[in-house]
Amino acid sequence: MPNKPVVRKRDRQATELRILEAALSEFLEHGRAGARIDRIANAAGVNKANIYHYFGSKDGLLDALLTTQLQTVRQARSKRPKTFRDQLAYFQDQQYDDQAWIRLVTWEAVEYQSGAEVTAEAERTSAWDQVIAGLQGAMKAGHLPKLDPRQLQLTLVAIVTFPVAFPQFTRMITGLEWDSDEFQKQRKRFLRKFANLLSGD
Amino acid sequence: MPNKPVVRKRDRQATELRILEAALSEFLEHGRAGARIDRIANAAGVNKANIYHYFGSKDGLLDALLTTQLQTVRQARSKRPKTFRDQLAYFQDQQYDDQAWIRLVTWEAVEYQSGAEVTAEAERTSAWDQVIAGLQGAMKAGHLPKLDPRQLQLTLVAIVTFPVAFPQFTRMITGLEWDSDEFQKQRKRFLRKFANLLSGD
DNA sequence: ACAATAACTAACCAAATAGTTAGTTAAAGG
DNA sequence: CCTTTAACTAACTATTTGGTTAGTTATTGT
Repeated sequence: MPNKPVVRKRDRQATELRILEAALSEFLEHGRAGARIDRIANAAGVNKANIYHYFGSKDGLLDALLTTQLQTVRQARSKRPKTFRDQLAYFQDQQYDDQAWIRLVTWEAVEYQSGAEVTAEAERTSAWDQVIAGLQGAMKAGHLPKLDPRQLQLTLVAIVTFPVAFPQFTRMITGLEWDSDEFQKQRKRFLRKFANLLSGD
Repeated sequence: MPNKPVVRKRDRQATELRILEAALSEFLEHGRAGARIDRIANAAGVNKANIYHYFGSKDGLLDALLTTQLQTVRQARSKRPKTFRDQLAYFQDQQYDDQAWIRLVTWEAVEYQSGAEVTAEAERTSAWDQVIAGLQGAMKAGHLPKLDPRQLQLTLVAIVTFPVAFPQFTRMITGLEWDSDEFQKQRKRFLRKFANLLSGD
């Protein structure tokens, strides 16, 4: 039997939100090319034309999605610890909340034509600049060996992001799924030692 | 005017090769969902039905492509230096040749359903096991601090792969394109220092 | 109450796309 | 030669898909 359509109050904000939620899991799973507007409309319980009414096009929807997700991530990041030593461990814990974002930027890496700017690149760049300034401070204060701070930051992001972004490598190299308790435990221990080595401890 | 079809000798091997070459750049650029068989056929100068004749389906073609690429990579890797100290630098140099493979595994990371085995996972896993055994040897010989060798290997791969796999992060964090001479120079310097720090030098 | 606005919908369309079919023709073996 | 094999092709199909249209109905401001 056909499922009865849910009767709902007309409310643009609420509808947009439902669309964005559905779009998140669709784009997360299938990427830009693989995502299907019909599926999103169904999952959100919304007529497809409504999606075009609000977001204009598939790309428009993806763009809106990335923008809102970026805001979410930005908020979460505002609680980032200031000292270097805590950062690796913190990021490792944060991973789980970040998995959606990590997947989105992986799609971004692979679907944007090479060299093209990504969504909100300017803002994101200046956010990184701030983080790097923090690192530089720690170096001057002697809490950290003197290395090119940008290269170091790129390396830190690589270390925490990679196991989530490339789950197949995590599995092939460690024999564990990245989201298993065992892997998380091992990874945290390792990163603690690793950070100590770097700080020359 | 319509371009004249190239007259060619009938030769299955050569044709398959042309198809695989075209498929490589198509899948590299668009991934599984975004790749178009028609485009591949055109680029290879081959009738589409031929592709189905040889490879059965789009997925069959992708699978054949991954298998041959894996062989290529395996050959290149056989020249990997044995000592840890040279490995980071070596991989960094190797990057350029590896960029196709890195992009393919990025697509793999994002297009395979979570937890599903990837192409040739068993063989790839045992290849990693060998690399890890090498690391363990270096640790026992005291050339390297004692860390979980699998976690360390995952970290090393992360460090060299990430800047290529996520060019937008490389750009936002360092201000440089990953394939620029300037970035490569900076990265090599950084990695040398970084490796020294780890080796407790 | 009533007009204006816009949230919402069913049905539709043109283009694109993976895959097929029915055959043609070059090569290889005897 | 001549028969068999298989490399190769043009044309076709069924389906999927992003996007549109023409209209209906709930809501809101006056």
